[in-house]
Amino acid sequence: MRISRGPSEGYVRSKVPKGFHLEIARKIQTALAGRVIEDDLISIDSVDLVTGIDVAYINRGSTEIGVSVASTYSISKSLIIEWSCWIGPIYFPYVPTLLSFRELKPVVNAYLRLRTKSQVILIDGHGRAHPYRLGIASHFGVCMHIPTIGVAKSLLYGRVDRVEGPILDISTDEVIGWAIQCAPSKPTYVSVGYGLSLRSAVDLVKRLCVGSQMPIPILHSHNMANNLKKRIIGKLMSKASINELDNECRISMSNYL
DNA sequence: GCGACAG
DNA sequence: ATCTTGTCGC
Repeated sequence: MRISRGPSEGYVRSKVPKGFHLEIARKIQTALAGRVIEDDLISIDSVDLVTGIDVAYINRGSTEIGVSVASTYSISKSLIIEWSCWIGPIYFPYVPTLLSFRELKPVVNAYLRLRTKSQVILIDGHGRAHPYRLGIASHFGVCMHIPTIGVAKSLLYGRVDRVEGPILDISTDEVIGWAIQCAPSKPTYVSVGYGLSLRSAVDLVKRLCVGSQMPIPILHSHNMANNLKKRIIGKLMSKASINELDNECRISMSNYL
């Protein structure tokens, strides 16, 4: 049994940058959450191409660099058919419940560089399993109008009573996601991002988790992001050099088309 | 009162 | 998530 209530507003306020208006951010999240569709916009059985996106970070004093990768997996071919990357500066800190404000830009940029568009996007993080019902997966889905699923390794908000079972809202008992176990002793938390039912989301993620905590598309993006990161570490990070690194990564991803 | 807390 | 030494297991 595991319980999480999410961070207090006081804690969140203390972490947010000066000049950032939390009350406005909450209004945006609430408004966008109201536009989330939880029905199947596509038939889950017809899905073949699934994209997974992940972001790695490089920290050096005051400068922070984001390395994002999007990988598209073909279920019928059992292969990653394409991947893309983006490298750029990150300005917003990690604040629980506000992950979108930090990661949405790198996630979207990596996605937009894919040549072949897929039918479903898997994003590391939650979807509806969020105190304001708008985790990064839902934020991405509502903005891009593409079916998305949130896949996380730990809980941000909600209650889970069984190893495999529903993620319930602490106060309303509403089902906001589902916990599954694809890897021994390692939970995988699935929640609707946009344009899919929870049932379909869970089915698809289960199909893509081959004995690992995370599904293949996200796993591949995670590995690629870390590989790129290793090649970058050691180099300087001025404004111009960051842009150069981004151009280099664009070239390397083009070589795989 | 203290601590919880996606990546 | 990232940083980071030694340690355990295949």
